Amino acid sequence: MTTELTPAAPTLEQVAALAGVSRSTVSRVVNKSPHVTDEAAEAVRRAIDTLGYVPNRAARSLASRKTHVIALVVPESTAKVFADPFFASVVQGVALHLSDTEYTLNMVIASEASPDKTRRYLIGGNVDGALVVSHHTGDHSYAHIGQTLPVVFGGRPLMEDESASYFVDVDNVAGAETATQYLLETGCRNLAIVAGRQDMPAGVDRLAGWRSAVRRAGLDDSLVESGDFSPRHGADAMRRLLHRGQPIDGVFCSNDQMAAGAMGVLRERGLRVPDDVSVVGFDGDYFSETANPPLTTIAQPATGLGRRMAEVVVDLIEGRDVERVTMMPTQLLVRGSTLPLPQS
Amino acid sequence: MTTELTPAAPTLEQVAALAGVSRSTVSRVVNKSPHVTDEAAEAVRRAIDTLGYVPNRAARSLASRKTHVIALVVPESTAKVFADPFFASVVQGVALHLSDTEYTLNMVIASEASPDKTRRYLIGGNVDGALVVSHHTGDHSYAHIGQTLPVVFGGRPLMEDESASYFVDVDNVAGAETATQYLLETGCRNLAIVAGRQDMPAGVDRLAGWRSAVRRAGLDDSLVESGDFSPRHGADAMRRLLHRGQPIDGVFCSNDQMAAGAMGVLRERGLRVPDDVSVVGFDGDYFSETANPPLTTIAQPATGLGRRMAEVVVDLIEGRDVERVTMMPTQLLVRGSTLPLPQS
DNA sequence: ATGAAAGCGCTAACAC
DNA sequence: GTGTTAGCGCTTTCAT
Repeated sequence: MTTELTPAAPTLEQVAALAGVSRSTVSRVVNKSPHVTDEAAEAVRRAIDTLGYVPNRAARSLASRKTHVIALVVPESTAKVFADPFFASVVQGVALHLSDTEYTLNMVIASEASPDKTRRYLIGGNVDGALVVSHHTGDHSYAHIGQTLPVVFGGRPLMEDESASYFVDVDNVAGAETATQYLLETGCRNLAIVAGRQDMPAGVDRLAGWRSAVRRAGLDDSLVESGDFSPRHGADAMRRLLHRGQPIDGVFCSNDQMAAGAMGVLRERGLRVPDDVSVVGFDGDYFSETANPPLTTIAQPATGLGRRMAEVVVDLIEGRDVERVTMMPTQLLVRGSTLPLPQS
Repeated sequence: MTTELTPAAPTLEQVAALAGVSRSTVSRVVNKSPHVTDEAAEAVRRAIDTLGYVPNRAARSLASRKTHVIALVVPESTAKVFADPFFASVVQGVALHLSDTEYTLNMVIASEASPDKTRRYLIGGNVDGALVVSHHTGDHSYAHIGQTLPVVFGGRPLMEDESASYFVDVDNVAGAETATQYLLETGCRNLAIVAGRQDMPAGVDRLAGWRSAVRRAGLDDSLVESGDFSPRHGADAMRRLLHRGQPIDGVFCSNDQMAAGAMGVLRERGLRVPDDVSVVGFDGDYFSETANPPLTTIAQPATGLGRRMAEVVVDLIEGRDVERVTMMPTQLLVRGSTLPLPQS
């Protein structure tokens, strides 16, 4: 039936008629042009109200050559782990900020099979800007569109010419160092790490931070196993770590989900957290709160990251100057998975 | 600077010129009309390829009066708990399905402060259909737009005239019964429930399912406490349950997040799961997998629900006949938080 | 400050 | 089967 459900949305022209002005004037009012007398503006506003007028986006963008649409590009593989609470919070931050602006959020799942489809869609004039969120390896396909369209990455892109792209991130190295440092301060001396994927900046940087802190303390930094950031891989990595037979009294996990998995294994083996082994995670997500015991972790401002990403694209689109890089602060959240700090 | 970054996207007209046909023919090819000779179609396709032509959505929808945009409406309060993995998976399902169609996903955060803004946006001709996802109480504001625009709800809407709206859901009553039944079969006799919000259909139905199974077994159904579906509230409810001083050997929790919280309390009190108390959750999300022990739960096909919602709106938009209600199956996932079934 | 007129890039009758 | 002709609803010079 392809029914004509919409009861003929009122047009700008009807508003103009009712207000007794020309379409141009209505357009000016709608677009907040200062060159309109108060009376005219008032009349138009009343007409808009009584008619329940809503500008037609299609017409508007066709005429203005601006879509007011911002794409949120999610690589398909990331979509599969959409359940990652950190990622979900970033999206939430983006959506929340955009809802305060006149921009609209267009979620795009980028199939890895046909990356060109997405690329063309983006540079085909269908969006004014794009946000790329992914824990994944620097998708080179999106590196170049940054020259054609404002693009902001969530997390430092893993590319040679980093300097060319805009991104917002946290200092993963510093965060991991802080976590490791805390483990050391609470008395741990046999440190291990459940590292993240080494083809992702976050994975690489957090390992580097751990390593730097461990070396600085003059300790062994060979207890390294990594996983793909999922609880299951966290558990597997922990098993491999234990299997080495070396003593371990402190583990830094590159994210909370893996920490949750690792703690499960620890408990299976009869090791108490934190009495036998202390554990610190990274992210500060739901997993860390619900864990048993609650996880000491390096919290990232997830929704803040999303918010900031949205702010940056909008600024870029509107021609404002923006810093290429925004670093957001992390925060050590001390909870039950680590020992108390010794009296000082 | 509002730079003219886009290098003049090629228009349909240019394709027509290069292919040596009229714009109509190009349009026909793009829209897969059967009334085009193979040669013409081929020529057009080549032209499209060499030019890298992408149809302009704005122009297309202005002319065709179809936006090919589907709004995913997320009430602001829900956005705050976006970290709910179940919800995230639903969104993922929607996005995944839509990416296979020519429809685009427009995420809309509906501020509860100005519901009219969202309503107007939706019925203002900016989208072809809407999906409303929320654990929340029947948002009456969206009830009526269903008459103006194809709308599909995720979860049965809590409204008087349910029959009037399209929705996809799982049978929460049956799922809860199954869970409770399983608890009974494994020998539990002192059952309690950590119920969900009673202003949401899922909360009400799951409590009803538990109650029905408990009564059928001739047992006491007074051990009821509820929470808001968050881990924290699950923990609080469990504490209140324990505080009553009555024996409890089996708890059904209305979702996995609350079950995670409840298990934490159980462990705090020195009660072993499942030896002392068995626990069953609902959802089958990440929390249930990572829990310690892994949670026996009623799994919902979260991404499937999203997928189906997307299918339904698209069918509705394109005038196909669709069932008003789609019920998806739930599945009992037996894991470590319950006792083994007795030998039969 | 306001109006008139000319499109934006595409689809949709309608003729051929 | 294909081209021609009008717009879709809005913004935007350009006059006035």
